[in-house]
Amino acid sequence: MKTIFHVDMDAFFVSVEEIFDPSLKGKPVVVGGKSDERGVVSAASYAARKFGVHSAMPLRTAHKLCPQAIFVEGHPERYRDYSGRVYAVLQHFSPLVEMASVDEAYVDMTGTERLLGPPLRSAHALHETMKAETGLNCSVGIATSRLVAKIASDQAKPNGILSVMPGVEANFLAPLEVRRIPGVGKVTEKNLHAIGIRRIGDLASLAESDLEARFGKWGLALAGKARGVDAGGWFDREMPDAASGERAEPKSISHEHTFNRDTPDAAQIEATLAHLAEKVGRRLREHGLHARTVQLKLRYSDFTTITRAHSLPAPTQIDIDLVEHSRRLLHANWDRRQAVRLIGIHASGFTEEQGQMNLIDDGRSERWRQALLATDRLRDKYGESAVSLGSGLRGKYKERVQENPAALPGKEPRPRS
DNA sequence: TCTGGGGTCCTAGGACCC
DNA sequence: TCTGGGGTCCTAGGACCC
Repeated sequence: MKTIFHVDMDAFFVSVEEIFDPSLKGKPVVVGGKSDERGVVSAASYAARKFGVHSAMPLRTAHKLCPQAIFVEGHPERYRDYSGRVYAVLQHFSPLVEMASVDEAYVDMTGTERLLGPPLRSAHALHETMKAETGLNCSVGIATSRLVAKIASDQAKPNGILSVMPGVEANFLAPLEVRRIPGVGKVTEKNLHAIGIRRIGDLASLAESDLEARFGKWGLALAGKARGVDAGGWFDREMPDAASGERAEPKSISHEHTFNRDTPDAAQIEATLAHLAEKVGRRLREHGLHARTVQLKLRYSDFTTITRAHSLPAPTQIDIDLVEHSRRLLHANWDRRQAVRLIGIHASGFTEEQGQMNLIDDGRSERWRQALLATDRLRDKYGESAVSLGSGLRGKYKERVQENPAALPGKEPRPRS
């Protein structure tokens, strides 16, 4: 029998912002951007939630619901930093820790009783240590499986601890709404409501075969989750060993941008696309990965969204390849009668080696690769805007240079092609 | 109210191969 | 030409999570 903790930080982004600006404490705070911008709420303080503000809500809506709220930009570096501190605290309690995202983790506490006492006691110690070491509140769910521990921490919020004793899982789950099951979102919830199922207990009382008939494979998985088991599912995995378990390589890398105003301007769209492609290329090189498939994403004013993919003969990690292929996809698929709201580029189908075409093209690709690694280092040093591919963002590039001449290294280290 | 950005996983049809 | 069947790759779209 296992003992699993699910540790979930309370209003994580807001709490981190409060550390940097204590005057925010206790006030309605919205993290995500300005109140009149396009965008959605990343996190809301509990004071703001009282007005009905919640994450994923449009910023403008949040402003209408709570005009006195303080709107702040998000700071991903700060959250990564604090996520690392959270991880360090958790490792004091068990070597088996898996960060499931920036603000939540599973901790396998099986066999720690002799050292740390019974689960509830160690959970209290964890809770206190977390506050002392990071200044942040968390909630802890305790159960014999990840799935139930996760649902328990959700019920424990804010700033609480909830233990589901072995054997009572079904009783704990039965009265909860189906939406509390991880993986059940808006659509599944609606489909379940349509057949009269509102609570997890309703779901558990249905025959598995019935659910399978209605929802296929997903229905079968749901039947299990309703009983607190997740055989073969995401929650069913072993905890990675901290000593051996380095982070898994990503399966895809993407960047996208929503324009502040929808645009019909090809030059602006292309410049943005080039910029996004450079960011993708840079991250590919950071990971030492080469992508075989490039995918373009377009969203029009009416929110209709298309994706168009192309698989390359040889994998690449080079900006010009990404720029060129995504540009081709754009021109082949953009319906110019419609203004563009969002443009994005997505790389996948990773290999660790470069493709054969690159190996035999006379060293040209290798020179490009080396040059790009050099510009990556310059960007590390002088900032993202210091160096840019000639094809994109000319205007913006000049602006930045004028703003901050010190940010520009003597010469743009761009190879001629 | 007008709807971000970064991911993962799944489905489903068609091409192609044996 | 009465037309199986499995496996794999590619593409498009969508649900869901934080």
